[in-house]
Amino acid sequence: MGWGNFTFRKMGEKVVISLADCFQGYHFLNPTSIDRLEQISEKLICKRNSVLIRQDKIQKDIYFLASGLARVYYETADRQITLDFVSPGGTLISMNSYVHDTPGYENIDLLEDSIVYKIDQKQLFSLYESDIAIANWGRKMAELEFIKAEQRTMSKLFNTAQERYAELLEKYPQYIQRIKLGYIASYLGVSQVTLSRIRANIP
Amino acid sequence: MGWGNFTFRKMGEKVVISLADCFQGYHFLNPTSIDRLEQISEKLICKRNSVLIRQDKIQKDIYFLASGLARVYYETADRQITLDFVSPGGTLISMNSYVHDTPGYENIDLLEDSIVYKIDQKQLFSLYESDIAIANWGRKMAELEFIKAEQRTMSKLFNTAQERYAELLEKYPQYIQRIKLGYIASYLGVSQVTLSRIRANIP
DNA sequence: TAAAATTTTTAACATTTGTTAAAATTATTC
DNA sequence: GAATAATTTTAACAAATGTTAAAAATTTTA
Repeated sequence: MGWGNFTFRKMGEKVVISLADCFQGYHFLNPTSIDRLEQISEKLICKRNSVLIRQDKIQKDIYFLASGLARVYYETADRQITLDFVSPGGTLISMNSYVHDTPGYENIDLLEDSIVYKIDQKQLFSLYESDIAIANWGRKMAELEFIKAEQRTMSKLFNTAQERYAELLEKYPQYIQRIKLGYIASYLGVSQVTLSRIRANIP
Repeated sequence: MGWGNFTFRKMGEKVVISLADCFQGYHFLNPTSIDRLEQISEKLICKRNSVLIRQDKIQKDIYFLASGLARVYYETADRQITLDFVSPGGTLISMNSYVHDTPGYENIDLLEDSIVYKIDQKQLFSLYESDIAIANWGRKMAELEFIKAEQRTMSKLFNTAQERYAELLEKYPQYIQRIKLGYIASYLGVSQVTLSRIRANIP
C-alpha cells in the first residue's frame, strides 16, 4: 500500500520511512511495544539486485522496506511470475516460511539500492506470547496483508492488462522506467510482446 | 483446506465438524479460551442456496462451516468469478468487511443444506484485547487464510484449467456433480464452453 | 408423466494472444 | 566513444479460447 499516511522525508530523491512508521502502518502501537520490536530489528543497507528471500530456502524473518523498491515473484522450472512490487513502508515476507518454518513460495529481490529492517522471527514469536499489543499488531499485519493480496487478485481478475499497466504507471512513476518489461509483463499476466503492443497503443 | 486432521463423524452421508475442531484447525487453544469463543457463537441451520455474505452489505461476523458446502465469489456488473469452494471445517469470512467494517469484496452462498456457526465480530474483537491466547489464535487464522489464498493464486497462475479441474474432482468428489458448470468454469478461469471441451476430453 | 425450465454440449467463426525470430533501440563496459 | 551486451519493438504465423447460437440432455414443476 505504498506510502499512504506516513510522515516521510526525502534524502536527495529517495523516500525514506522510519521503522516505527512501518510498524504503525498496520496498527497503532504504544511506545513500549515499539521499543521492544525495534530491539529485535536489524538495519541493513542493500545494493540494487540484492536477493532477500529465495523460495528454496527457509526465510522466517520479516523485512520492512524503509527505502528503495522490491519485486516479489514466484518461479517454476519454465516460468517466472511477478506477484508484486513493494515500495517504502511495505513489508517483505514469505508468509508460508514465516508461519511454517519451511521454504515458501516467493522470491524477493531488491530492484534499487535499499534500506531494510530485518526482524528476527523467533524473538518476534516470543513477543507474541508475552505482549498482547504486539500479538494484536501481528494479527493486523496478517489481516492487512491478506486484504492487499486480495486486492491484487481482484485487479488481475477484473481489470485488463492495459488498465493495470496504467495503474502501475500512476503508482510508481519514478521507478517504472527502470523496471524490466519482462517483470512488468509477468505482473500483468501477459507476454512481453503483448505488453509492447499495449505500450505501442494498439487498442 | 477441507477436512484435514479433524476428528469428524458422519450423519447419514454428511460430514459434520464440531465448532471446537473448527477453532483448533487454526491453532491449539486451551479449554477456557475455547469456551469463551463458544459463548459468542450462534448455531445456524441453513437451506441450500442461502446467502451468507453480500458484497454490498457490511458483514463483519465470521462463520464456521460445520457441514455443507459454500461458494465464495466476486461480482461486477457484467461478470461473476468464483474464488473458492469451502467444505466443512472451513471459515467463511469477508476479510475486508471483518477488518474495516465496510462492505467487502466477496459474496458467499451455501450450495448445500448446511450448519454454520456465526461469531460476533464485536465480541471477538474485545476478546482479542483481553485474552492473549485468542489474540494469537486470531493471528493464526489470518496467517493461515493468507496462505490458503496464496495457494489458490499459485495454482491459478501455474496450473492449466485441465489440471485444476482434475484437482477439484479429487477434492470434492461428492459435491462436484451438483455444482453448476458455470461456477466451476469461473473458478478455473475459463468460459463454460472451454470447460465443456475439457470434460469432453479434447486434449 | 408431460410440459416447461434449466443446464450442458456442440458447432462455426472471429479474435486475441503466444511463439519464434529478426530488427531496432538503449545501456554498459573497456 | 566505439564496441559489446542487454533490452525492447516489430513482424508473421499458429494455436487456443471466447462468443454466439442452436441442439441435446437433464431437472423441476404442475
